[in-house]
Amino acid sequence: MSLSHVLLGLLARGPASGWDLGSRLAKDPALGWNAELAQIYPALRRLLRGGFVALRRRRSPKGPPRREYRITAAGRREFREWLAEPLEIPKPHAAALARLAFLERKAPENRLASLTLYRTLLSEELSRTPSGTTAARRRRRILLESELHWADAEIAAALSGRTLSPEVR
Amino acid sequence: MSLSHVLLGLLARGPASGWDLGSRLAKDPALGWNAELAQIYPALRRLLRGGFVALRRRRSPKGPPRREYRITAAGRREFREWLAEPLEIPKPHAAALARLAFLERKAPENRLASLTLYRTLLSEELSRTPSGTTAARRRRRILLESELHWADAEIAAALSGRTLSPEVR
DNA sequence: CGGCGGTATATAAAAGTTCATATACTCTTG
DNA sequence: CAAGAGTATATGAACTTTTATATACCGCCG
Repeated sequence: MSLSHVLLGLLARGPASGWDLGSRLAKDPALGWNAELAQIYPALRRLLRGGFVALRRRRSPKGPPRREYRITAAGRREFREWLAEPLEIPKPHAAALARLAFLERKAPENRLASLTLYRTLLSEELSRTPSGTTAARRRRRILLESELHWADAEIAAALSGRTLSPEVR
Repeated sequence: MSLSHVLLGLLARGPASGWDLGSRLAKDPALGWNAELAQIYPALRRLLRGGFVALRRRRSPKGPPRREYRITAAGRREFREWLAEPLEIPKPHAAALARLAFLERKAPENRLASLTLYRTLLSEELSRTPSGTTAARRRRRILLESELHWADAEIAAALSGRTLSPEVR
């Protein structure tokens, strides 16, 4: 499972609580993995049982006591092994892409509306994405920029088709 | 669940067996969803129980009798409703991206090797991806091209760092 | 004619994910 | 001081996905 390994990778930077890890995953899409807290807590337990992390309880300035996890030597080893596995082109698994695949099934005006909304989301996401200091962040930014160009091109095409048709009629 | 809806979308183009649907999903990454047969068969059963598809058994020229599914009126309705839901920026969920996020954790020579392998995969995938006739296919191609550029830039950076260091030493 | 590869379906078990819900503490604001 | 927002942990139930395994038919090659 990748979630555990991503958690180990983050913990290798320093101790953190489940909450911290959840916020980091949510905040940084360049990490390539998203997970809910309800998934992270059991994952940390498994890592603890496996001896890949160690637990220390600490009082929190806010909220209930924090459970801070630190990576162990075994954890680092496990992470390094996972990291060494070869990269593969990801197979897509996203509702938005599936909907996009059936864009042409929509009436032209809905198609345009969907594209316009998606374009807005892309540009918001892009403005939330600072120019990267790591390869993964640079990758994320470049891809968002390209996708924005693509959306603009599709919108332009949809619009020209639309302004054309009244004349054709 | 999106898998069912993608299956409905494909069935809207004409009747198909589970096997057919599986091959199409595997062949066309622009569909935005990947699934194993072991997932598709139960999904088709659920759709059948829900009355979203109808089943007809037919002899196959090869292998056991085919179970061909056709979409029903209820299925089309369900698909259209799903399609109308707003698009969202996908949250990444891919082992390769997670590994990429920790690229800088690798020794420079491993980093270069990973990038080079990934670059090869990208270029193979790109050559397998024909210029698209649909928005989703065009998107897929554009993104692969951009990612290839990114990989080249990262490789160049890694190389220059590498050729520099012997001189620095 | 025996085995291999491709077509085709299927299921069980295990693992992972999502959704809803619950608890509890602290600080700020009205 | 009550209510709400943010921090923080946790779990059960339902559902989905992955992995492994099994079956069966056909044509082709050696």
